[in-house]
Amino acid sequence: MEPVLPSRGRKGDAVARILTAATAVFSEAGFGGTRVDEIARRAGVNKATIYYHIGGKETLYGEVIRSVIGNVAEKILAGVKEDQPPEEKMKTYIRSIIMTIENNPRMAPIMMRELASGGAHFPPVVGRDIARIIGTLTDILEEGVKKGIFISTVPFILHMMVIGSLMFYRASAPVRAKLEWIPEVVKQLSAGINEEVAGEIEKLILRAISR
Amino acid sequence: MEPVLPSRGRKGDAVARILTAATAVFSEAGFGGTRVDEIARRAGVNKATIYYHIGGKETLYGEVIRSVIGNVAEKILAGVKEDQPPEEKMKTYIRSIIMTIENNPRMAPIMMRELASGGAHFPPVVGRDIARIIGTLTDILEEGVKKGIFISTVPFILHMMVIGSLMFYRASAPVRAKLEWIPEVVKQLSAGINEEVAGEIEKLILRAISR
DNA sequence: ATGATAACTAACCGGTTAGTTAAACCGTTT
DNA sequence: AAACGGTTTAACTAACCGGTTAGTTATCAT
Repeated sequence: MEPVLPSRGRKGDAVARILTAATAVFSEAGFGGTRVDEIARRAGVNKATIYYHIGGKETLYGEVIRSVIGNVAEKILAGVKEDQPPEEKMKTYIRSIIMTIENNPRMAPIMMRELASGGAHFPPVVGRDIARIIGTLTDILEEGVKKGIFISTVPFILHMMVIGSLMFYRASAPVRAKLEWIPEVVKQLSAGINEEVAGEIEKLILRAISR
Repeated sequence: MEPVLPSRGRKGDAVARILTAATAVFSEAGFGGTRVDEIARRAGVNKATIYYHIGGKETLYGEVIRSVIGNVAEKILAGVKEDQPPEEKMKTYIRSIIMTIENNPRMAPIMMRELASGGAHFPPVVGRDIARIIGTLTDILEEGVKKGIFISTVPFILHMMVIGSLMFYRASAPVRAKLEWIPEVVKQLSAGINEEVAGEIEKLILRAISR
């Protein structure tokens, strides 16, 4: 019994286009502000096609959440090699989070809104991901403490510090660009997390925990 | 949905009740997810009363934003006295932000959602507030650098670090409590920013910038 | 070709929601 | 006590929006 070929799609995969459009609209307007018709319009697809392939608005949102903040632990922890010194592991952890956020510009707004609503739509995998990341961070810190190069601190607070700094920096870009009265120096900061910003945050975090 | 008693005391506080209810609903559900009828129900007021006193949903939201994140600079910078050493000023700045967030539990979700949507509803005063805060922070840092106790860094990034850490910590409380798989140690952290957490963040930030 | 099936669409449906209206309410003034 | 005006309300409406349906088109196996 060979698997059924799903490649029956004619003009490009509708499901992929729907998910892309949905990710964009949800990240811009939030769940409540999103209109299914708008997603259909941007995907170039009839609204009924969304219901045919995926399901209702809620299901669609769940899929978007899963694709955007599901299985992030894998990506973030992939680079942390066992034979590195803790300081290097720490740098890798920070840089991996930066890469994840930069490769996924839709992630910051979605994550922030989800957090604001108490993670009402977080799939189970998110909990496990957080657990894995905190676990690894705890190991790195412990190893550093044992080797006398890190101070002892609360891993979760440090994690919130890294994630929070980066997401707030990233998400504040449109505000920085738009608002009057903002100092010129601030306006000139890059929208994305470029090497200068990344290096600065990495430096500050490492200084915070280094002996 | 339990019925809300009319609480027909004095009529003057209708506006206050409306604003309180609106702040709650907007912070829980976001702009798109908020129903004006729900605000009216919680305020114990007929919907038309909202339109009579304040105006439409958009105007009401604007008022909420203004009351929640308008004129925060005053509160945050009030304690920073000119005759303190820069390290003390820095501590005051951090503690003031913590107090502001803790005294307004609705602030974190609203702020995060606003940031997620590019600050579409930020009133002009927010820009000026940010400018004032960044300005003062820049002064504190410069003074510290001059006295040889702080390293040179980008004030805005540091500000994002403080705000981001605190807001993420605060906003993640419901998620921490709810999700499975989250380490027990993390679950036991207090929902609010208590003295232990505040002290830890203050310590980390000061370590990050101290020579 | 032909029938079966998957993919897609235009048009529609009914509950919901922001916003309106006209009348009622009530303390104050005359 | 009647007129008055700011305030509140029940009832209403028009538009919106998530979801459905009936029907069409494309693809494939035989």
